[in-house]
Amino acid sequence: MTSSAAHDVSFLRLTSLPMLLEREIESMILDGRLSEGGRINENQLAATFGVSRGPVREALRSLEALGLVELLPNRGVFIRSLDIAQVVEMYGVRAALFGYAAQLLATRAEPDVIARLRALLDEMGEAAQAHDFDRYYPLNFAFHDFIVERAGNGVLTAQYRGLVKQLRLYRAGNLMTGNTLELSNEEHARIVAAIEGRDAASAYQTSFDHVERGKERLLARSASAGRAEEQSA
Amino acid sequence: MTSSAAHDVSFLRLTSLPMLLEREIESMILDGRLSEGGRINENQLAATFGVSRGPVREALRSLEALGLVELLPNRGVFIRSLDIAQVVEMYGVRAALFGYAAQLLATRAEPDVIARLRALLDEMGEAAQAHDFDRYYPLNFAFHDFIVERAGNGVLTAQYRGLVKQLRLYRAGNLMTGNTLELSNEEHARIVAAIEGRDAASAYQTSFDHVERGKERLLARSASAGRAEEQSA
DNA sequence: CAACATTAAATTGTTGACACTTTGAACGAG
DNA sequence: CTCGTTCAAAGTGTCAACAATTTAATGTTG
Repeated sequence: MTSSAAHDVSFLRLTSLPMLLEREIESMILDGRLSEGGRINENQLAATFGVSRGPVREALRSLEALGLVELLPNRGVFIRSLDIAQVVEMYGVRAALFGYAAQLLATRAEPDVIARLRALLDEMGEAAQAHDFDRYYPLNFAFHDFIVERAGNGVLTAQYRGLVKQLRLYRAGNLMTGNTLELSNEEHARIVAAIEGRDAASAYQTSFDHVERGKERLLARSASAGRAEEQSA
Repeated sequence: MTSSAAHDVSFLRLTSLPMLLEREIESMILDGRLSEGGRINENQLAATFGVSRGPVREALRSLEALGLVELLPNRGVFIRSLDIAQVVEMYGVRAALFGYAAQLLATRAEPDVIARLRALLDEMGEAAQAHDFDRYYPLNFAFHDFIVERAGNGVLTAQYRGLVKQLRLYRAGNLMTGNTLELSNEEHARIVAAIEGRDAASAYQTSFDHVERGKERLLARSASAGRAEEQSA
């Protein structure tokens, strides 16, 4: 064998067919490329990838544990569909995790972190003023993810991202209307201020509240949508 | 579409061979019945259960996603081994989740919940005074799990329990020494008081701190153990 | 005898076949 | 026409065999 010594590098295969399939199927689900009624057909899936069903089934088991699909014995695999109650619960947990991330970050708050947060804040501000949701959305995502990532807790990052991933299953439009963008970014500003001020308690609270308010907005929209549905029925 | 109706009976098979194997292998891992160097042999496992390797592999994929085993392509499956740094991260996330649970519970705080918490508190008090760790431990577990369960957020409960399950991989003795039990139970008392007083903020803080203090104790023990190891080397 | 190449054994990876269950369409009785 | 039964088609569940890779054991050379 070739080099090793210092850092036993592991040129070893880093991926495998089931892992590859898992990633691919996951993106098919999240991109909505697969939701023909929510059912996933093993044969068909295996055929499109040109592999046998074994590795596909293994990938689906992983996706089940990640909360992206549901496995009903003898019935098949279904893309998990979230009802509003579950989404609300997820938002709560996400609020707690995000709050904790901000709290941790506040105890460090290195200059480059602050700078990056301020930059994102400014960009979001511009997008918000322009009511440009398509520009705001990825910045908003980056802002949250950056705080979590830089909190420096890998377990936290994994849990948070897993939750956000599951949340993507809930397609009801994340559309914020009009000045909601500006309100949202004001909350961001408070978060950054708390982190910059090394105020851990405030960082937690403002961040927690920020996600909770997102939940409220979602609930409000869901309620009115529910009423509309009832009327049309 | 997913069910609704009053009770969509589902006499449908609720379990499957891979799910069964998953549960069984999981308990084998957590009970330490399987750790011959951390390696898991598919053939051997399949033979002991009298099944083929297919279902076993599927079960192992699930366990990987749950964070109980590691899958190295072409190398095999290994029982996940946690280093102290990972455990510390997990404690942090657990603190955040547990704090959130207490916070939620404080906003409800129904009489039967308070009664149950007080009962557990008393029992733990007795066990603590008697320095009876074997009696204290399951009560302590029940106390925490009860708070999480009754917080009424299923996603939170699942995440919390998943984390606690992973934490069991870290065998370094959860032995609390001497009066640590009494100190721990004083913290429990503060938590119950906050919940009973419907003080959500205090419930969060006391609960978060309680788990964090557990982390500190762990770290302290780990540090001294590290020194001992160094000396003996 | 230490380090390297070679080869055999063990283990994982993938497949195609077959058994079992569910689904739904055709059929027949009331 | 509705309800229940029967039967074929489709899909999932499991297996055993084979391919590919890793691991170890053996032999070889400087």
